[in-house]
Amino acid sequence: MEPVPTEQVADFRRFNRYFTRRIGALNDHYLGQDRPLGEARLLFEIAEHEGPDGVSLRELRGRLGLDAGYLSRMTKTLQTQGMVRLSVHPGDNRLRTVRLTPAGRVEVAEQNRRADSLAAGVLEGLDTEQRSRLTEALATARRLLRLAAITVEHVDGHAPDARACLDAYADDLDARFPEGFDRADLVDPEEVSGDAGAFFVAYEEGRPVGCGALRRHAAGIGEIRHVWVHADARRLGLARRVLDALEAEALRRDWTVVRLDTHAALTEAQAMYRAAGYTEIPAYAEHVYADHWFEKRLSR
Amino acid sequence: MEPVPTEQVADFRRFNRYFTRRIGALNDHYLGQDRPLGEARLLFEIAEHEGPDGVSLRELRGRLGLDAGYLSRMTKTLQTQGMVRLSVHPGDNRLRTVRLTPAGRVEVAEQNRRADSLAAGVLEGLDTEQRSRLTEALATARRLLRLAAITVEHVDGHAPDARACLDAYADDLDARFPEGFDRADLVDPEEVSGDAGAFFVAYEEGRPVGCGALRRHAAGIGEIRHVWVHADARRLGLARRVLDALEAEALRRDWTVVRLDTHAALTEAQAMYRAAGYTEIPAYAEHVYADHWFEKRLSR
DNA sequence: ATAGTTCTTTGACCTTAGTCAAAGGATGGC
DNA sequence: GCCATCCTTTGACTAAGGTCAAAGAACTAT
Repeated sequence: MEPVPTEQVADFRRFNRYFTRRIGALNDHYLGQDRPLGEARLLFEIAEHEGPDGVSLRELRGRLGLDAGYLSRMTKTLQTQGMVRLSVHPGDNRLRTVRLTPAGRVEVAEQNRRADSLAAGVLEGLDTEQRSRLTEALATARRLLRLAAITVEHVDGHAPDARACLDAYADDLDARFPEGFDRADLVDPEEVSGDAGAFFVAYEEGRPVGCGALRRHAAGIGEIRHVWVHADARRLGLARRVLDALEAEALRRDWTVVRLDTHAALTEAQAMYRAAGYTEIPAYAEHVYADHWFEKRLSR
Repeated sequence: MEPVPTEQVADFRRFNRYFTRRIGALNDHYLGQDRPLGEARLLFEIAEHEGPDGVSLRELRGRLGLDAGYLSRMTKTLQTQGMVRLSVHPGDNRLRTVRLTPAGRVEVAEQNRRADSLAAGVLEGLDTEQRSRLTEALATARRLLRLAAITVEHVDGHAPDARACLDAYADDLDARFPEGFDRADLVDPEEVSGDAGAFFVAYEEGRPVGCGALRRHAAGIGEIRHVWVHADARRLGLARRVLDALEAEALRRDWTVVRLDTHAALTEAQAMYRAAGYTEIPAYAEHVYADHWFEKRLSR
């Protein structure tokens, strides 16, 4: 991997410093007005992640990276203040789940209102056009920072994460294809494990957010299948990253050509393949969901 | 002032949250590895701001917003660790100045190295083109955030900040004009105070970073002079903001036309005036440094 | 059924961060 | 020379943030 130019590192650090000093400090200050920062953050995290059954202490502990004892005490003080209610987890009596009380919800709403007005206070200094340029620049930056944090990893075709991605992929296709999608069309774990092929999962902060499969098609030819990106992670350029990983893997195996097919409904995917250097070819196989076939010759 | 759309507020907060969680946390973590965060920040601030005589505790106290006692104790621990040396301020025996020892410099360099490699680690996830898009987006965002934080304030023509700006302005022009610049050409404080005119200073975090003057030229006509922006605050769109303030002030006085002249060397200024709706007119007065004359009709 | 693991609670403890007030030396204005 | 002010140091104190280990209840694998 080529080293990052020091100029870009310096620019990035310059922004980090400016932003954390201006906005980070401001954030902590508003959060810490009524209660300790830790408690405020905890309350906020509960509000953010509670489901119908609340949220388990275990999950909170993982998300916030807190000590079990510390968390236990903090939730207790929130409980005595009437902000949250603790109960045992329905499925597992070792776990406790915590959920907001109406009073807690009021407090979180108040916190949000304050954070909104602080953010608005910052933006007020700009006119409409400048504000939309800022919004756009921040959106671009966030997309790229997210992409930078995503890793694409080689996993076994049987891995639970791999199957979970394929499940989500099948659900997506079932919703998009007019004729629906039959899970029987998914690759078998064996086809994408060991010598037969490979499976890649993209992780963002530990969560699988995309995948792609490669399987042997003929001598020196690989087939790419099931390139998928979670709805929350689209428009980041992640599919391209997955594709790169698949192509690199094909080359590693001396498969110098890769092929793939795609459904007529997936127009963005087709555009992406073309942009990635794939050219359309005649059908190389019968396949129920295939309308277009592509091929790319790989080189090191 | 029109309210900020809630969508933009939400976008802004989304970025804030993502960024502080990803980068802010990372920052604090690396800083706090060898020593308490407060001490690390102090050491960093000393390194950043020490001049040939070091930096006074008073200045550090102001910059970091620390309690005097707290700061005193922290510098003492840094001293016993051999990171800094304390001495009395040469000009004022009440003040102490602190400066880094060679060991302190080594530690700061080490901190910087770590911060650099963390930043590089983030950027490594992107290719060259994506990195430069990120750098550009962050630069844009920083410029706009800085602009949003700058306020343009009406001050008396005699105010020290006003005169300080004009001094800096004169130095700039002296360097830029082939023929140099004579301070006698600056407006007198009386010309830009009270009924005769007005003076505006732009402040960024309490520091004057720009100015502009308005003085009565003829009945219903104002003249704008000395629009200046500090070198550190250029390319933010600040001159335009100063100009807006001056025009609003002219309108408040029912001066419906404003004029100004400018030197041939100041090409960016001329472009800015044209973009702001000024049109070039014949010379309206003899003036030693003037090569171009502009006018704008104001309306509410 | 048992052994090992997971999760939470509790007690004990520590560092960091920060505040407040008193005191003393130094300075500036008059 | 005097007084108010400025700056730093010191002592006393507090809250927040966090760690560690023991213990007990509940679950899982075998």
